[in-house]
Amino acid sequence: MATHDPPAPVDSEPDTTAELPRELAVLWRSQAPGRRGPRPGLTLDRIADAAIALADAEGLAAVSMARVAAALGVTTMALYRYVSSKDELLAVMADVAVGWPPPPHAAGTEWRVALEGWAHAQIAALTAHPWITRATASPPLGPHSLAWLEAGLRALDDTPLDPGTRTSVVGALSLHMLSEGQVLAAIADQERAQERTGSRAPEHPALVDYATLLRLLADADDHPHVVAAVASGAFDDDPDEPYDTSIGLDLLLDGIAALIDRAAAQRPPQDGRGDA
Amino acid sequence: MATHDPPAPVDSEPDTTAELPRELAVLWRSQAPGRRGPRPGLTLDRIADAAIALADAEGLAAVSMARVAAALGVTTMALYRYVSSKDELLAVMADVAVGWPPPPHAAGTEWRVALEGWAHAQIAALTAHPWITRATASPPLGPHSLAWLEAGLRALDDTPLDPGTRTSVVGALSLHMLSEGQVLAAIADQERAQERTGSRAPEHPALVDYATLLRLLADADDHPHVVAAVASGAFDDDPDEPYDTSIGLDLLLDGIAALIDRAAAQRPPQDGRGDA
DNA sequence: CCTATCTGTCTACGGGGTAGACAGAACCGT
DNA sequence: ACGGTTCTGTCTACCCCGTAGACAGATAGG
Repeated sequence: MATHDPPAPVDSEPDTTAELPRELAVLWRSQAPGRRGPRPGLTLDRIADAAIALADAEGLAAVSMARVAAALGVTTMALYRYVSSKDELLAVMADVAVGWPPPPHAAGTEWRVALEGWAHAQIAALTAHPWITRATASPPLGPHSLAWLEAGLRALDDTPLDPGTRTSVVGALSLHMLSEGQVLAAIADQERAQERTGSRAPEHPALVDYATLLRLLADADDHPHVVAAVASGAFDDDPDEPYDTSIGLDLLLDGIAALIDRAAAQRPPQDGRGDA
Repeated sequence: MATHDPPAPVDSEPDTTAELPRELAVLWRSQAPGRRGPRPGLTLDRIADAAIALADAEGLAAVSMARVAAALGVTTMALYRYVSSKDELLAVMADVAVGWPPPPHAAGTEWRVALEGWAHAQIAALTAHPWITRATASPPLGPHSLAWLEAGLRALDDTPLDPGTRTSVVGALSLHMLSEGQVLAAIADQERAQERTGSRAPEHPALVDYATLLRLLADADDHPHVVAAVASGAFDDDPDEPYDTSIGLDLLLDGIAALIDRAAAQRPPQDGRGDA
């Protein structure tokens, strides 16, 4: 399921592992290798894969410790030998499912091309596993997530932005992608529900499309602008087109371009990257 | 809890109510007024208020049908006379908690001022109830949410954008605010957890700050850009400052400005608003 | 070989969402 | 005024979920 090349096996940093909080130690698969008891029958990754398959097929709500364990042919409690809580499993799932970022662009690639590619790759990952955005509440700190952060910062290499601003820019973009993912998750849920209640019966509440509902709810006195927008067809989305994700991203990129222009004007262009 | 003036009582549209799907009928409080049995002891709004209070105090996870019912002095099942499922209660909670948008700016206000005010008001609402972003998965269709949509579209009144683009812009901004709200919710959760495990003991996993963890995890070989960013202090946020929300919003607004400039160049400025 | 250690299992607990049956209150038409 | 209808709140019961704790067996170190 990994999208691209992992940066390194795992154990290249020897001293840090000792001080890692437990939850992160699991995420990074750092364990003392010499052990005593019977050999473990499972792997954290096998568990994560099973859970991911379940979430992909039936949504995150279907992921319970019992069902994941059943899919692996073990007891529910067996999972707790690998994961200390369900939240921890969700964190591992999310990190594994995002996969690795695409390989970096060649040096000298324009920032906008690089950043756009990075964003689209992230959206692709979230499209493949829409539940990711709901799986974890804490800031992403797994190996895959960290690789994405690295890739995002790298895309801004040749810009005149200072490190703090670069971080903010990548953060804002990530946040945006996260909410796009949430929309994708909502759509996936809706499709699943639609499937369950017979293929095309819109008798179920939230399955009617937005435009229809707005036409019912918005009246011209209280919501003239909404009515006008609906009338102009602004809410009628093509059922063929999966979901137009580009608008918000384009706005952000335009904003970043403006930011870069301002920074370039203030700090005259140097040839290389500025240090410290 | 309502922030500002509601647009109208409720029952100004007579015919639509009949065709509303059940879930929305509850959101819009449309019921046949002539009834037969004993007078209801509760109100949907009283239930929503109790649930909101619970969520504000202890987080969305603490909201269970049982606890909400207990807070109101009734049995769990009594709530199901007003709401057909917990999801429906969550939808009502979310809509009530966002409240009404601020009153519209005077006509002729610059779009950026109006939109920025709108956005900040929305962030304020989400700051007051950070769990809102987690409460509902479906697109917002309650009376309050619709009022926010109306207000957002109104802010773009004097721009040369066509209706479809305006809708997209408002959607992108709403989405952005939604993810900001998610960050706020994560912070709130973290603070609650911190409170629970003794005020300032960072023994708990995810409570250590991001910069410290990144310093542990990112090594210079695999993540040079992350290491550089951490070294430059880009991740050290002031513990005093609550959360700097402006960056992403500014980027979006700059992007919108660029979009408007382009539209104005293409369609020369008219004095009034263009119709149809 | 003994013993410490680790694995998977079993049992059990509290809590969650919600279906169904029921008693009583309030209103309707007569 | 009255019987029937309809709606309310309660009670009971069911199944699922996350997880603590005790236990049997496997494994490797001394």
